[in-house]
Amino acid sequence: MTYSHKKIELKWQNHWNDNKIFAASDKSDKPKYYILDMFPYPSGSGLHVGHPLGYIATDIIARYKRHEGLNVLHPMGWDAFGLPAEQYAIKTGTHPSITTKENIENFRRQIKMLGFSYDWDREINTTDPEYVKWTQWIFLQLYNKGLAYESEVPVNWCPELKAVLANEEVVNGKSDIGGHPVYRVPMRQWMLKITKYADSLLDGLDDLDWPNSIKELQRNWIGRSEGANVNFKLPLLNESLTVFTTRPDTLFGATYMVIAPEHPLVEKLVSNEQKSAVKEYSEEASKKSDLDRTELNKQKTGVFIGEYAVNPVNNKKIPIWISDYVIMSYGTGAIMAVPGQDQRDYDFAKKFDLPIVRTVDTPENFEGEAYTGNGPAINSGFLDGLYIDEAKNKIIDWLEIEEKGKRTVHFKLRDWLFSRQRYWGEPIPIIHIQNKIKPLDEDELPLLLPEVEKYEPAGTGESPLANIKNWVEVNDSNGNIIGLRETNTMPQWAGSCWYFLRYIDPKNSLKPWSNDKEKYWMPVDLYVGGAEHAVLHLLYSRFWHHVLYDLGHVTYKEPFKKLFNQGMILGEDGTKMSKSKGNVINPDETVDMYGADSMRLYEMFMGPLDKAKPWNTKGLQGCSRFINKLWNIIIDSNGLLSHKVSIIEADKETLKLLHQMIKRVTKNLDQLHFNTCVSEFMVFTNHLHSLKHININCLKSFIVLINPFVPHLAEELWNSLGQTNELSFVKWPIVDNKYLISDEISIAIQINGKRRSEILIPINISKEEVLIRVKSNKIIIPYLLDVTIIKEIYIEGRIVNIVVK
RNA sequence: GCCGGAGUGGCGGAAUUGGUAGACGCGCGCGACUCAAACUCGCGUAUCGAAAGAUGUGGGGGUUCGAGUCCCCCCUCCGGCACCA
Repeated sequence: MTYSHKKIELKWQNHWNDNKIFAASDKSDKPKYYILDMFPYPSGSGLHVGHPLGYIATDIIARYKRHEGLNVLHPMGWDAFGLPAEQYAIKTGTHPSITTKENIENFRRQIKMLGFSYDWDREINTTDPEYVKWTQWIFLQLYNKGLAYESEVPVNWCPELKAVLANEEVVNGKSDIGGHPVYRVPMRQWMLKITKYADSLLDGLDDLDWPNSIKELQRNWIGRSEGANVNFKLPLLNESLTVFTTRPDTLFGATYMVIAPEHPLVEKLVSNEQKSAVKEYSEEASKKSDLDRTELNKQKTGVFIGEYAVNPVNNKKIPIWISDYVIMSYGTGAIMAVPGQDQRDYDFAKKFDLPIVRTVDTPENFEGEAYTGNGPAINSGFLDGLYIDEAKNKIIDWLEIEEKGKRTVHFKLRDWLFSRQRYWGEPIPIIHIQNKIKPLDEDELPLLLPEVEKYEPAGTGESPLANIKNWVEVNDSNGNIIGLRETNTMPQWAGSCWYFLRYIDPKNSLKPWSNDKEKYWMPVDLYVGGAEHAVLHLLYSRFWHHVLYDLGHVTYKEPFKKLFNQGMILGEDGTKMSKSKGNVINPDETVDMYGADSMRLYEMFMGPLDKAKPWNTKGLQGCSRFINKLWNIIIDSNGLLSHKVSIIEADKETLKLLHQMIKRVTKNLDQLHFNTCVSEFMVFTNHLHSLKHININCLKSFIVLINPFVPHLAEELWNSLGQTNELSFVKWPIVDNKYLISDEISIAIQINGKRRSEILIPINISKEEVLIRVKSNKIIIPYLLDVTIIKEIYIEGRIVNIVVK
């Protein structure tokens, strides 16, 4: 009888659902296993087949861990604040909460149809008032610890989106979403002091079981660099110009200085003759978007400001220039230029004919311009002869003694711009009372969004909330206005910064989570999601978690012990799936036609989880064939258990293959190598197909092995065998090595490393005996005539290599 | 430019971590079933060659009895960062 995926899949999904098979117990003697998916933003277009790839993988591991006897927490929820719902609201007037609700329902339906073993009682939604309450509560913890502050900062203003974007949301001077131009405009914003945690975030990476690439990405993003701040006296002003340098050893070669056009000292230092030139240049620079600044990086530009600074090591007066190759937001916004040792400075010096002094001796054959390699110091007074590291230490010591500078560490990481001028986000729980800031009390939370008529932000860049007078104005009991609410909302990252903590105690109305439960479930044992969140979500949530750790709200510093990034599923044409290309594969159709199990199996079979790979419907059909084949081996044409299945003992070969499969599948699952597990199932199924009798115990073990991958099929087969115990908790089969050993083994014979033949030998015979057999092998004999044997190598059970001359 | 990763049949990909390269699936070819097709089943399928054999894991060198795997140089592709001082 053909396998009816529709009927069978629905049947078992109902069984799991109705009996709450996958509810995680907060009180259990079993060891815990917390396996987490990056929860989705429920978009209007629903899932395509690439989205659930990671969910399939985690579901397989979740089910596998249950078979291994662990108490598994495997939750799902919705990251439901976000721009698309708001854009839609602007266009149609539909409240984002309505769109969001519809989208969530569609996503939930799609995810459920794949038969995942989530504990749906723990489902969360970041827009839920109960959830918003605790997101705001965490914000207040940050605020009270001095990690949230207001600042007038040049922000990335995108007129098209009418929103201010975080640096991370701007790519090459354009908005990450939509690709619209972005400009620098000063605006009052809320910032989070993530820079205070730079070292903590950097150090925490070391012990994490994360892909190396992601750790490196985060390290680069944090961008720690060691060096010194050096003070250059300004004769004009009786103050100093401080620069940050990682090469204080080259100080004798600093022949000029460059400061950012926005640097506050520009105005004080500029000479009368240069005033107009400097002003013109500064204005040009401020108009440039980040895109322009990077595009123009080929030619150096700049203007002399007409004033000098004094090099602290030799008291020489050196000119100060402004140039946009120095940016205000890194270091001190000023550099000492060492053209002999820095290519950028070299280019600038050449262009404007400034002096170049080498301070590191170049190798004999050196032909380049600036020399950045190591070598003994020259032209550097008391540093001469020292190599870079020694020279650095010596000069820093000298600077510190002379009080002309000090050892300093700088980070690329900047504070996190945390406010958005948007409606559909968590309101920031702050009241402004006459230039003072008053955070809400905990019992005033959640501060919910008011109803608005227009979702369009005010043209000034203020959030639409600014127009809702009776929400913005906070009155006392007499109706007097005592303050104004903050109208900025939080960015979408806020909700995802801590959702994994809420899953462990999703219904707690007194606290965001109970400490006992947090201690039991955290940290997340395995976190699977796309690599696109490498620096944003993963850095932000680590930051919040570090803060919560310092405040004593969580037990472990790092939230995600092991991280894995699934790759992308490309369209059949090998390019990224997109509506515009028309190569999107819809999971609804796929599941309807082939069933959830086929789709699960195929996505795992396609290739390594972390690689990008193209979809191929033929490949999916192959997996569907496999499921039918296995079904037809076990179930006869009347829909009954095949007469082949019996208690007749399995032959040696079958037992060997079975245990080999158990061994390999277990190992491969531990390494998240799902594709090779599927191969193993196919090999074993091909073997079953050739058998006259199938031992029921072997079959039972096999069904447990395939259950994580194709749970509906497995449940139905399990049921067909007359099993009444809950398959999901049946013990994972154990390898018995005695079945893996056969009496005979095939080994290869090489002559001079070239494979010439192979022979079957009894296991455990000596090297001498093997060689006797090898040398009497018909194919080998001719190779040994008229030659001298130099060496005979025997690797037990693998290979014989005879080296001849 | 810098950081990270990858290059294996017609395609997706395996390879016990230095030991028989190409498992498994797709595709393709031949055959069986069928009036026919689909499904299903059987056999075959790295390349060249009639065969013996030779060649073969991006290219070039090296270490080794033996290299897809280790070392050096180079090329290509993907991801990230990019005047970060």
